[in-house]
Amino acid sequence: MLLDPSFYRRDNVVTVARELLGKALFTKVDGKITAGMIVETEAYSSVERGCHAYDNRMTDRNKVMFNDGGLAYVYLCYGIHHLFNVVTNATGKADAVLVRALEPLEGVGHMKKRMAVEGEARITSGPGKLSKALGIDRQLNGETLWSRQLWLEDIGQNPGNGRIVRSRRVGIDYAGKDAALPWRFTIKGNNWISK
DNA sequence: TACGTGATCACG
DNA sequence: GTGATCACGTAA
Repeated sequence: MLLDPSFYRRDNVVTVARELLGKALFTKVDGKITAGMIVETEAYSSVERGCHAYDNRMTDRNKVMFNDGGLAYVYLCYGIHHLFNVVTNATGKADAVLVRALEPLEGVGHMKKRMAVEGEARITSGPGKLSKALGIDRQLNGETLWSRQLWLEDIGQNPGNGRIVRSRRVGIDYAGKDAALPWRFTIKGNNWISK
């Protein structure tokens, strides 16, 4: 079942990050449908230093975050990797959830071809890898999450609280003390979590 | 541990 | 205009 816009438009981005675990992310790029179940997320909010929109600083890159929830925020990191985020909250409240890892569900052959790998490679176990595997790049920046090319579904796989692990976010040492916030969520024991 | 890679951001 | 930086991934 397609996720409703109201799912994204709540004011607590940390709650949305937790509830995105077990949901499915679909793309249809170049006519190829690919999908994976979300197993790792991180919350980012304009009130803390880890966020591109900290202190409501709006730039060309991050302006999508200031829209109503339910849009994709995709940007290029380290000149190589496209990172996919879910914009949440209301207009003017620049919050987002970084999707960091998926368990493949559909179109695995297409994904492996895009990754140029064969066999049992872990093709979606990281934010840069999953974007490449699903064909996500900045052309999808600003798309709604109920569009023809990109959408999210509830597939009845929501993990209970006992299967969710909270930890600090990865790769944001620049955020000072905010780097310690326990805003990363993973599904306990899942094989597809990033390193 | 080292570094590729190029858009972005804060300078002024 | 310019230079430092970066929500990563891979090789070693």
